[in-house]
Amino acid sequence: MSYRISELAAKCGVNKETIRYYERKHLIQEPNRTKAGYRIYSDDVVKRVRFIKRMQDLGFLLQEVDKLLGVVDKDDNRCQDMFKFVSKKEREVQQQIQDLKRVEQMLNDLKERCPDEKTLHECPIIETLFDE
Amino acid sequence: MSYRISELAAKCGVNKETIRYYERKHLIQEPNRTKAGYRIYSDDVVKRVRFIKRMQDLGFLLQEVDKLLGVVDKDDNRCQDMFKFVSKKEREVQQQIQDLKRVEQMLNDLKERCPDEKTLHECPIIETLFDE
DNA sequence: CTTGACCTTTTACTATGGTACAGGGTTTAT
DNA sequence: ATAAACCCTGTACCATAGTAAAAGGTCAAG
Repeated sequence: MSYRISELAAKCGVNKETIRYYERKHLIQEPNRTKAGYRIYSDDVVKRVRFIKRMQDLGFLLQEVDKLLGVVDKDDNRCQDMFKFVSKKEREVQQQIQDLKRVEQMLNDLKERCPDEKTLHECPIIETLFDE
Repeated sequence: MSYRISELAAKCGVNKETIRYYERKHLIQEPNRTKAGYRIYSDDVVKRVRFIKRMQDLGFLLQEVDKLLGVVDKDDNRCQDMFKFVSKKEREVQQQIQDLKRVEQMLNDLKERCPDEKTLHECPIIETLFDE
């Protein structure tokens, strides 16, 4: 099957401007064109764009997704130092998880301080955080 | 003690442009000025800016930090729906923790696939993610 | 054969969170 | 008294990740 840009965008749940944006950023290759210059895409590109979105939703920057796509594209350049890249990202993710657990605890405490389940005008937790 | 903008910035570990940026965004009040128009700050503002940075580092947007500061400022408007706000943020944080745990697992698997602890040219994990 | 829906490029704009610079004024130290 | 170091405002710029609009080309249906 082959698709025009709007069909591709719809199949991937993104805006068609986003497709062109990914092309500009070299996350997807320049597609073939019809005689009139219309972009045409294959199912491979559907998979690729969905992968980009999925990785991005999981907290990867587009430049990081690009690095991962190096494996898919079997590109020597982007595969360079993959172990280092993955290790660094892993440490960041572990730190983030720790931070978020603290935040979760804080938010839970905060909720319990809301007397009427609506507003909250003073809170020793925020005040403690505020006063160091 | 009172501080000029550079001293405040240094005490809080931020750029002085960041202080002016926070002022523009109403995260800190317009400060008093010297006769010459220089901003002067109290220790309260040191605490406030440090709080902003700390919350931000934990993953809060400045607009979310502003909401939390409503409690510190005892501001009826920003304290409105605090329970709802905190609950929503808590759910987001819980979801993020789940996502990040998946990513951590993925990255760990990925590392183990790097044959020489340097590069990685093919990987069933990425391929599985890529193929849905 | 015209209308509407689609496509093209280029450029500008959005939000978030800053940073930098230009062109001034002030304060401090020598 | 003059230079360095600081301050001011305003504007422009950076990255990230898009979104929108302008001005035009293409294509299918009625």
